[in-house]
Amino acid sequence: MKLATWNVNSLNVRLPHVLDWVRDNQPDVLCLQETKQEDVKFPYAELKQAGYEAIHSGQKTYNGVAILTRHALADITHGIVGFADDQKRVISATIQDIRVVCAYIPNGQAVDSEKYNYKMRWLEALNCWLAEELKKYPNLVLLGDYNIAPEDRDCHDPEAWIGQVLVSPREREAFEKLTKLGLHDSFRLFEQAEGHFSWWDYRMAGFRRNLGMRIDHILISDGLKNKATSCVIDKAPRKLERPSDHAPVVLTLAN
DNA sequence: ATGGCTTATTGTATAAGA
Repeated sequence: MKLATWNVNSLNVRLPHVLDWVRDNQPDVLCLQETKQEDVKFPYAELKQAGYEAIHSGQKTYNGVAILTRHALADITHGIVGFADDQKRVISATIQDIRVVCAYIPNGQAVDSEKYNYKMRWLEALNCWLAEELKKYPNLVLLGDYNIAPEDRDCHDPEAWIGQVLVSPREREAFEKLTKLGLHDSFRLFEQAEGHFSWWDYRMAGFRRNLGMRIDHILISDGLKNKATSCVIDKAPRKLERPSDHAPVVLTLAN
């Protein structure tokens, strides 16, 4: 079972990259963030042609999340239960025996800004909701753009980033609180070195110079931890013409 | 040097992302 997450920064622009990537990688599940389109514009037909069923929760211009899968989808839910939110940032479904939660966590813009406060409230609501979900679904995976680099080794220049969003202590505490629910950062079950990133700024030749951050993650519950055989970041799509600024993260589970 | 790039908007400059 191969599950992946990818912030595509506009599915309208990136659909050709997504179609090429699923053809070449054949994931069982692919979660997308920042589709930036309304549901009526979502390319269900093109994805079906490629062998993927899809569910989408989108809006114009901002946000938007989708789950693509080669298998059947059941028990679809939108958003965080119990948290009123106009922004389309969460979609979930059960695929085979796994509860898949696709999330686009707010960026936060600047520490202590209104958007940062929204991010912190949002993370608290996510935590409370997932604590309940884990009781119902012991096999749960939370994939998405977390907009948090959990540790200094996930940031290309920790000194320069002190005091900024993505690395602030409160954000990192919120991430750690998710892990304390029994959700494990699958990438760190394997790779321990610094310098592995999932996002690089379009500016300053960020990708070429590897000035990145590891902010896209796949957290897996205790029930799935022992089944994980690999988790890697696929930098190949970031090298394409007109790429997303994020790269896909790919988890493989033993059957 | 707080910019640099990319996306969307009934645009022609602005907001947002990270």
